[in-house]
Amino acid sequence: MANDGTTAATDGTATGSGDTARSLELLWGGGERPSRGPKPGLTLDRIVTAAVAVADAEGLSAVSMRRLSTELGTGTMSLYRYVPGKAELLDLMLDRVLGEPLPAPREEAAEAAGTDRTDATGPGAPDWRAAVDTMARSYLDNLRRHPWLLKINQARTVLGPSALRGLELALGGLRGMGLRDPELIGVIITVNSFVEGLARTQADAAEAVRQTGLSDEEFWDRQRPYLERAMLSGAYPMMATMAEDTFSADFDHFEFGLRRLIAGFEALVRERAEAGTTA
Amino acid sequence: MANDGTTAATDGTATGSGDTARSLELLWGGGERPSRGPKPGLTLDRIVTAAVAVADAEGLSAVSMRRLSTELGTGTMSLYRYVPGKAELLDLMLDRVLGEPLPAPREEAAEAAGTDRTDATGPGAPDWRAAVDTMARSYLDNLRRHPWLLKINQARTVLGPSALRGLELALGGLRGMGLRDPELIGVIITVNSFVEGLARTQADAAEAVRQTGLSDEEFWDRQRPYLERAMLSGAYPMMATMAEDTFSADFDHFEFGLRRLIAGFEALVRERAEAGTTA
DNA sequence: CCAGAATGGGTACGGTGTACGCGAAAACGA
DNA sequence: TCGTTTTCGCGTACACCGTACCCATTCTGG
Repeated sequence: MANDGTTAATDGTATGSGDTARSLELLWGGGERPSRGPKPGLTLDRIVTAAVAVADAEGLSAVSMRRLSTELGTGTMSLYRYVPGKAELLDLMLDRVLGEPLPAPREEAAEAAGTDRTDATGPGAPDWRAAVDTMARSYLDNLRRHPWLLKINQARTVLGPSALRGLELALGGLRGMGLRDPELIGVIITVNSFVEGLARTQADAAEAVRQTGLSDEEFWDRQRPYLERAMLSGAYPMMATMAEDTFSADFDHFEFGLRRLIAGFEALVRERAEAGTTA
Repeated sequence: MANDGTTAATDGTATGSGDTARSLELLWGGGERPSRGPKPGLTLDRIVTAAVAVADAEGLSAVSMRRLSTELGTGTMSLYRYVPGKAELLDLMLDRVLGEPLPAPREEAAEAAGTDRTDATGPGAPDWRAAVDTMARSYLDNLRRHPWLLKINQARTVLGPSALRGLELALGGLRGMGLRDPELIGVIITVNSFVEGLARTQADAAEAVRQTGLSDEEFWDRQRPYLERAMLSGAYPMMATMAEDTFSADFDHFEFGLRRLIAGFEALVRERAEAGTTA
């Protein structure tokens, strides 16, 4: 069994209030190079790129300042000429990855959502169901490509350039729903939360397999005696009578949940449309 | 700005395959005390309790073996007589917190979900909408009480005693939906993923506030000039025309998403019921 | 009574982020 | 042209972390 510890940085006054301004400058690239002094031998870009590469290949735990410095062939402390601290570097990694080009949207999603169309924009407009579907799929793809995203505090980069672009894109696809602005944000938050939670579960499982060296089957086998004893104890009557295929990997929980979410939005959109025609 | 680093443990062969058995024993409390040797001065229970207390009060980053040992008045290495490593301690913390008593269910949730009832079990049965509502609320409560839960790898404790009990409880409330077993699991996973993702966003925001020392307003103020410049750039036309109250805190995204989810389930349940009567 | 087992815990090692300070490099003012 | 000033690279040092190893102490079964 393996549960990765998470250890914070200095945690005290190190990441004070003064860093916010610097971090924003880094995010938006506002810094002009000063004319005095020697030319810098590194770029912020190179550092962030290296960090993302290491994280992708070996996980976020492999991303340390010392590791990055050897990767870049410099001294460790040189990195601090470009980044105030590791926390800010993580922010930059996040924005970098959020800015990656999205895969092409899939169009068959619209009809898979089922039932009749009651859009505010008429039949010719781009379908919001496809937009929701694409949004969920591309976010899940991103999280699968970069599982370490799930371990990074996303609170403060919501307003970075890449995140803004993503939000803009998402809102564009949702226009046809005919909902109020805060509700549109609600749609996005709901879908993203769902995808994130699901991806986390999957990433945790993958990490556990990697760290313990046990495959899923081996782990279940190891677990089985305890489970069987628990079932026989009578304390779990509901679970004891579950069908064999209940926990089968054939069932796609992402697909299931996404369909339910879209159906839930559909209900609201129709409700609004009906209220609109009667009023 | 502050992004907490996450640093892994030894990460190599330390958490090998042999620990799984030991961890399961600890989870299910199978160990008999050997009669030889001195009596242990500590309990696994006391260690876990102390760890949870520290995590609740100061965050998971404050939970270190040294800190726990001083908290318990023992030597640091003594802890390793009770727990194979920190990873397993985290597993135990997880199961401990999952086993906490749930708050009383709220009953008004059933009608808030709206529309007509088409249950397979008739009108007298406990309503699954209330069950879903309660499930989501109690999980969110738990995550708010113990935000560090979001940083712990949940993959391997899914089958601990407390988690099993929770699953059993959830399944009981969902019986009336008339869905297949894998679909019931799908409902649970979908709701939990949504809640977890949402809680994570909130917890991240809270942690960012705590670590930077800036309030939300201060942070937004600091951010504003960059945002305004971005809006004026014309690169974000959709966002630029958003209503003032779009990002207001008055809008409850949890409530919104949960209603949508329940409505989505409702659609499936009705669909099945109709297919059942025509067949 | 004492051999054998189990507990408590000190020391030490290799990892982490980063504060501090110094030498070298580059451009500006005189 | 020559200080002067600013910036860059980065070596050293410190406080933390998890935990391997080892030994003295404490207890019990034979």
